Amino acid sequence: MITIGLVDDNPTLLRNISQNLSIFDEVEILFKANGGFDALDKLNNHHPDMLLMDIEMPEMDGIETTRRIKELFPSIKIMMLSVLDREDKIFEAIKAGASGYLTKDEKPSKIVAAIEELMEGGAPMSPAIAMKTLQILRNQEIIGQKIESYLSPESYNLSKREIEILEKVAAGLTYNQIADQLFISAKTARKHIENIYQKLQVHSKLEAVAVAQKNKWV
Amino acid sequence: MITIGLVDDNPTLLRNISQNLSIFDEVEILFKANGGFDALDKLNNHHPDMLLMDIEMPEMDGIETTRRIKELFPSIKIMMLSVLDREDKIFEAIKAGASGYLTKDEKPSKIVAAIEELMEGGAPMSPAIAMKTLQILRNQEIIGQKIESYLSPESYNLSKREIEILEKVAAGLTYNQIADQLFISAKTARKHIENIYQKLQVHSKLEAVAVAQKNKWV
DNA sequence: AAAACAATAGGGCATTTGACGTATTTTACT
DNA sequence: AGTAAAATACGTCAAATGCCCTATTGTTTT
Repeated sequence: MITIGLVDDNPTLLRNISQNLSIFDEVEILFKANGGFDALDKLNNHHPDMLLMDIEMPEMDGIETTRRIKELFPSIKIMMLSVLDREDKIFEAIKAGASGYLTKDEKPSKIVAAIEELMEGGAPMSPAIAMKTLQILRNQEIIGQKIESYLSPESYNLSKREIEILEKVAAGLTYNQIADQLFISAKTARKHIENIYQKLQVHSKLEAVAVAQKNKWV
Repeated sequence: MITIGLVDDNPTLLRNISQNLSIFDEVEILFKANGGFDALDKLNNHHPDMLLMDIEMPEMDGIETTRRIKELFPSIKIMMLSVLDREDKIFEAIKAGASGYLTKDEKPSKIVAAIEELMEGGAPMSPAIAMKTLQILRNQEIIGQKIESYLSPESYNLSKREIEILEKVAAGLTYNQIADQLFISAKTARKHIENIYQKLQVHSKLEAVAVAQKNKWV
């Protein structure tokens, strides 16, 4: 028997989900919370195995609620429910500590199956969500690439100060702004940048920054 | 009816899976390939909707096979099968273009369900695999910062041409070089860039490129 | 001690860039 | 058919940039 807490700002949906799940004896609903603050409050007296959490909530949304709950009760698993499937929300939810992510239109039997999968250490996701997750991963080719292929600033014989200057350049600062921030004269800043160009074999700020970025110095 | 190609180096497992799936009429096995090279060969004559691909294969492994097949036939969906669930393999598989990832001990009915989910645009994964995927994502916090703020060039009201120009700027080209490449006058290129600055609320090439990069337009 | 390098600072000059105009032609949409 | 938006082009000016040069001071290496 898996004990569950429901968190949603919409009383109607709350009752709805509750009813849908009540016919399954694999799960028991411990409490229904009206929004994030109520959830945090209810968790002082109840200790469910997991939570079904709506993402879109006023005041404190599901992501923030998840973050706080995970901090206080790390062992409670959280499954996000959402009508939307915005990419950034998915990622945010994962970062906040959610272990599952379903769209609200899933059939009750599916939801129960997902609940069980989650309690067994899985990460149930609606098909569309799972795909989005993969897409996010696929876009992060950086991770998969070899760090070996990156060159260190030292391999270009850049001095400490020059690296510092280059960072400012990459931040989009002008000579004068760099000079101000590093307490040197604009002429000196320019000189440094000239030397950097020499070492990197480039001829403009843009190209210098491009080299820095390619090698992941910034 | 979903048509399938099986790719495995082990003839016994090949027959096994084939038999397990044959009792379902949702799927039809078009061919069985003995390893990656055989799969590439068979794809010249058969065109299945998707492939079930073993990861661990001698000569050419499932990842490399997937990469090559995806290059030649991007529309064919590929589900990886593996006895292992090594994190790096998962990521490699995703990067290579796999859309699903199952462990071999799944029940035939689960496999068929996964096949259907995959053809409907989902990304079926065994629970443990899904969890690993989330973990990988969760570890890439760098990405997190960027993902939350993705905006489309259109949301800045950038026109097609302006996006094109911005790409050239990001490539480090000067006004004159951009003008040459796009067969317009340098004056026009400058005007476009001026307009881009307005729309992006920036005041230099460097800043403009920074915005473009933050939003992953380049 | 000498040599090499890093960091600092400046002079001068040609080019590029950014910001402000105006104006014509094409394209798109109603 | 008429209007709005986009793409095209030009002019001007001040500021920023890229590139040449020299020079002083301190640190490190040989």
